[in-house]
Amino acid sequence: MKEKIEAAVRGALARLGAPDAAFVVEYPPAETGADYACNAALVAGKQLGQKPRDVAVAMHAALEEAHISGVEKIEIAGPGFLNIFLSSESRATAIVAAREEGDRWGSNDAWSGKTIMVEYTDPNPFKEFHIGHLMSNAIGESVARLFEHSGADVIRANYQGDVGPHVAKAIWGLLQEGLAQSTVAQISAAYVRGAAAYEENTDAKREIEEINKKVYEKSDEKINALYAWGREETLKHFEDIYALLGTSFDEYFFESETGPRGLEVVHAHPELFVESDGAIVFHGEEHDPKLHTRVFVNKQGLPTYEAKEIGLAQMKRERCAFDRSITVTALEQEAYFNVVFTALELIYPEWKGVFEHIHHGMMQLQSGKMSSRKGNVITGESLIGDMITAAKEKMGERGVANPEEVARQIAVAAIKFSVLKQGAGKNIIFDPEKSLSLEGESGPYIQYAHTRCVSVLKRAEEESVALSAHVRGGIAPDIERLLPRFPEVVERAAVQYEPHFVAQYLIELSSAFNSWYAQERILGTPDAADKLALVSAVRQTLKNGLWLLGISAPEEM
RNA sequence: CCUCUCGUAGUUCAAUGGAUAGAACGCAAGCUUGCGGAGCUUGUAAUGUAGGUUCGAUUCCUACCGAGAGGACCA
Repeated sequence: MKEKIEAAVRGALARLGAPDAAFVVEYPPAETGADYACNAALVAGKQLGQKPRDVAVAMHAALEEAHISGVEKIEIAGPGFLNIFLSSESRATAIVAAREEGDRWGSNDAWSGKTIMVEYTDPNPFKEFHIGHLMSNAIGESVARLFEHSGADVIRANYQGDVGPHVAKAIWGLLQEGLAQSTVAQISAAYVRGAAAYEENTDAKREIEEINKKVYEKSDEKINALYAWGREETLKHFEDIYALLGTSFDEYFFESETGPRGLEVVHAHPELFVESDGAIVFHGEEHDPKLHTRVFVNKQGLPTYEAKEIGLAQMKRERCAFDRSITVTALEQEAYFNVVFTALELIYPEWKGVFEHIHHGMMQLQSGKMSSRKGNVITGESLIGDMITAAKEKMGERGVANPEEVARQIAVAAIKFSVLKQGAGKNIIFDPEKSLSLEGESGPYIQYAHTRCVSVLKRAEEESVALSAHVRGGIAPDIERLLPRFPEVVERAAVQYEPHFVAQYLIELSSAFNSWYAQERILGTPDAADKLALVSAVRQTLKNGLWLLGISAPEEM
């Protein structure tokens, strides 16, 4: 529809003598009641040296004459906007489409034929799964689904740091305590102790560096055993969390594998990676003044995160065929990725543009920054646990069929939505108190609207009230205007890697539905069949939209 | 000191260079003879400062003020 209008506007502009005016077809303010708006007259007015309002009048006449099918009328508004109103029949096509296309409703072909690897979550064994990982998971999973709904084949990848100083610190802590078999919580506590000792105590620092080297070399049996056990234990724990969140990865990569690969590549390119103060570095600023020097191999000859990333890129390429690889991590790593990807493209010029990085903001507490040393880190599982408790309390004794499962779905919805409703890349101020609230602009609000739809439709079925097959529009204009936008919103979100466009849309749709629902009786009215068709379309749109956010749509809650 | 990101109601977020800057939370006042009140209706209140570009700036440019992140052996 949007394309059709754009084509007609282009035609009208050509006739008026401004064929290359850069206009847009957009959504007008809700109060106008229009479906689309176009600013062409304002843009062309400048080129033609005429008043925008006069150009609008001329365009209006030209467009009326062109007879765009599905358009009922066009109005001139404000400084010269053309407000375009669709006919009721045209709006109703979305109602039919939502029902016919079912779970495919809203899909598009923006990434058709492409294979995209999305790497996200990326927690580190021996450390806690904290809420930053929840952010990465929520965004990564949603982006992956947006790609899938846009025709791409998606490979979900997870890159876990199973070697490096953090592991050595945890093992040092475990050795101090003599803990051979401990819980996941004790392992991460051991990491915190090790991290503190590393800072404060030079002997401990030396010991930890020794352990780090031994882990890489696998030269000490006692450490090997402790390492193998701790690694497996934490990875198992992570799998439980992935299941809870609804993520299932296709490929796993580990730093213990990428490290050696990265070392090889770095050593094979002495023209890029040079010795400096005992380490091997890459002088980023020599290639771009915005970049800086980073260490790829440290004094001990061990690969750093940088060299590992090069190894990771190589392994991804070997294992999978893809057109694009997108890594979702925190904002603080942006400068690091810029340097590493520059080095990567110098080594493999043919990979230019293949590797991309999306950064999400930092999760901050109202009281300040979270830090494991300060002990004010909120772990992913404790947050999920608290949310589940809150959800159960809210559910009360409603007699929901599977309360445990539904409470989990509500909890995950609340957490993911709070991350996805705002633009990626912005920091999130996390208020533990407020986040437990399930009211207002939230995931559960949308789920609730969905359950209402399901509930009405169920009731209709019991009473044998059929849905209209041939839908008449004009029942609920506010809702009918929103429905046709869904595919366009999805495509925009998929192209820009911005799940929040979908989230904002769902809020708008749920809100329009709730308003209508509150003042309109559905069953037992003359046009119940048409209303039910509309409800069914809303239900499908909410369900698909929630799916795109990685959130499930329970039938009751 | 340098680089990047960001400053919108009391708070947390929206707004492809466009129309009267839109929500939620909070606060105030209402809504059950109805298919789910996790809801609905009404009210309250905002673009850091100073310039510039533009028919039009929250959006683009410059300076300043303020916040966050990064800047060599962590990830």
